[in-house]
Amino acid sequence: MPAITLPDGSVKHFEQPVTLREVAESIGRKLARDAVAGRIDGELVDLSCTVDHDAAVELITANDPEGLDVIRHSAAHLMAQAVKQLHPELQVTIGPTVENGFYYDFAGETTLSEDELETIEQRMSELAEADQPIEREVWDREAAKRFFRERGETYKPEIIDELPAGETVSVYRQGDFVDLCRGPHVPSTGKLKAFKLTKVAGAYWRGDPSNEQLQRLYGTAWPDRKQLQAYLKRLEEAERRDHRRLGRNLALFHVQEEAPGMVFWHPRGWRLYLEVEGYIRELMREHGYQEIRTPLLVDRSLWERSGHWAMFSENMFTTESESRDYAVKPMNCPCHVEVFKQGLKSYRDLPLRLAEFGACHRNEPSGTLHGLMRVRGFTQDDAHIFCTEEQIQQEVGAFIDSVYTAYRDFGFDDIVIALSTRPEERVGDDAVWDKAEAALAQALEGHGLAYTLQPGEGAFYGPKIEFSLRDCLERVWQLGTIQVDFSMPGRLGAQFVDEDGERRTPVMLHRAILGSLERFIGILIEHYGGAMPPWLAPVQAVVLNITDRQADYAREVEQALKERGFRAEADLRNEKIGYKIREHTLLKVPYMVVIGDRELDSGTVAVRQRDGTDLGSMSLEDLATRLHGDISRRGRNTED
RNA sequence: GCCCAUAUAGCUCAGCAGGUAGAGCACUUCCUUGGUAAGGAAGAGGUCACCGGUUCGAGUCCGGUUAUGGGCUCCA
Repeated sequence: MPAITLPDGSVKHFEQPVTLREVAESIGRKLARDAVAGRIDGELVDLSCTVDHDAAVELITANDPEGLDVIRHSAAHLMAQAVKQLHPELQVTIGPTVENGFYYDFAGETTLSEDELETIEQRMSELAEADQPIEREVWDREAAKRFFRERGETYKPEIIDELPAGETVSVYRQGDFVDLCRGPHVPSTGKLKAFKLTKVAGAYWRGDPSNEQLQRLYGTAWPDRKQLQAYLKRLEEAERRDHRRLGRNLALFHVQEEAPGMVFWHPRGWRLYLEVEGYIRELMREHGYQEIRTPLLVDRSLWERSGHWAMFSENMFTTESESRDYAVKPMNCPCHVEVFKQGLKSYRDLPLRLAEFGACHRNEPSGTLHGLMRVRGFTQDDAHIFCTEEQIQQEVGAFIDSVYTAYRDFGFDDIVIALSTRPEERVGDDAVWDKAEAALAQALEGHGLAYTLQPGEGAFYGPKIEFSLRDCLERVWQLGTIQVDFSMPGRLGAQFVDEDGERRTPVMLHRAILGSLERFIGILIEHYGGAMPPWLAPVQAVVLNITDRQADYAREVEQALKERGFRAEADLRNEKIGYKIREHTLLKVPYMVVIGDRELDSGTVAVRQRDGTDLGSMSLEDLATRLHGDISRRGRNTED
């Protein structure tokens, strides 16, 4: 006689044990139709699950986050069923859900190509159309292993073997397809109405490159067609904003075969780069950093002393001269320690903040390169703070301020923070770790910032905070970081003299706000879809004459804007005004300044924005005031 | 680095059952001097990524290399 408590607090009494489906039906027809799974006392289960005791019950539809997950998981099974029907020789392995969709990994000789996705999808649609029931069965472990082995499946028994001893072995059956799975799943394949297969990829069994390579099919699934379409639209939007495409179309940069993973910046792109760098340079100066410059090429011995050679030499570019081995620097910290070591330092010198736009090279695996986002040659907005343990918290606090200032100025308001604490393998006493972790946490809390804790994710040399931001497409990018380092100053022999005249080793804080300038600019380009706010736009205003008669005046206007410090150009070509406007609109120039006879006669300018807004005629001074306003606002929407 | 795919004019792409390459835009020249997203005409432009093989003949088929794309792994 179960009494069932629903999320709204109401209680329903039943004469006998009931399934969740029956509970749903007792509430309403629509819920009975939309429910895909449920919870009994918090545990996620199938709709077919029976309640025989007093319990809290919750019904889940595809529009709940958990329900969407169930849909995607079931879609993965549906795909596996379709693939097994088309290719019985392939073995199934695992098929979980991922952000926005799902995948399933298959093992076997037959190669699945992109062309086949449509066929598989078609088969999935037929199976969904057939509305086969999906039924859960609990099996004996050995029987389950035998069953899969007899079907020629070797991966499933392996998974069963690794299930904890107490764990029940459940399988889900839909028509001819039986898969080992914890569930829950939708009650029948007809619940799957909106899915699409998106790509084929390689993957390793258990993600380990020493294991066999599997074929992975990715798909996406949604509660209804409309949401699927919206998702596909988002993908298109992301493609439209792709920084590689925009980089070419807006003449910002290029990459070519002879320098894989390294960027050729064009005049317009370099203008943008210099603005970003200049902004950070000024911010660092305001925060008491001193900028330095250290060698790109450093003798191997320094990397051996710093420990990088032992750990990361595979990723370092090397060269040789006069019987000496050199490495192109993959990071700046050892060089900064060497600068610190020059001249005896006093506690009065601390904290000492050394900053560098450090040009680094790392020989990343070829398969990982991606436009500006993942490169081999990049520039870090790097700095190292040499300080005492007592100074950590204050320095971290000041750094947090600079991070927020910078991200907001660049137009990002949604910032995500993670604190990573001591890993298993580490250097330094626990007491020191206690102090450092507490300093980081208190700095964050002192700023009233929420953060997620990542226990064990810190570096071996110290805990760290990572700052990520969410762009206009909701994608998260990890950018800034501040890491405490108990190891390197000591390794490289950095010291200072304390109040008692004793030599002590300073703590070093590694920190970057943007990380890699290249990558950050890639993110900026995508965030703004190439339409950079005026303070960053390579060209802020372009002066367009209507006929040759106004050419001289147009040049004067261009010159006047330049003299006021704006990045202006004149386009005096013998083309119609509509044509010029189209071109510069596509180049995303913020302001188009049109000069015709009217403007020439009245000494004004006609201003149009790249979004098509016609601001009408105004004086040059009004235009300058407007530009100044835009530029001082940077990427912020409101004054704050 | 691994798996799958791709590589044709500056860009976007077509070409195909193997017979020596095509469009639009961009570019150059000429005409046009035209008020807010493409005026007209003519012209130039390609060792079809690179190396090798099959073939009488390869952009087209096969193998390799490099790069790129999507994933995987990695990311001090």
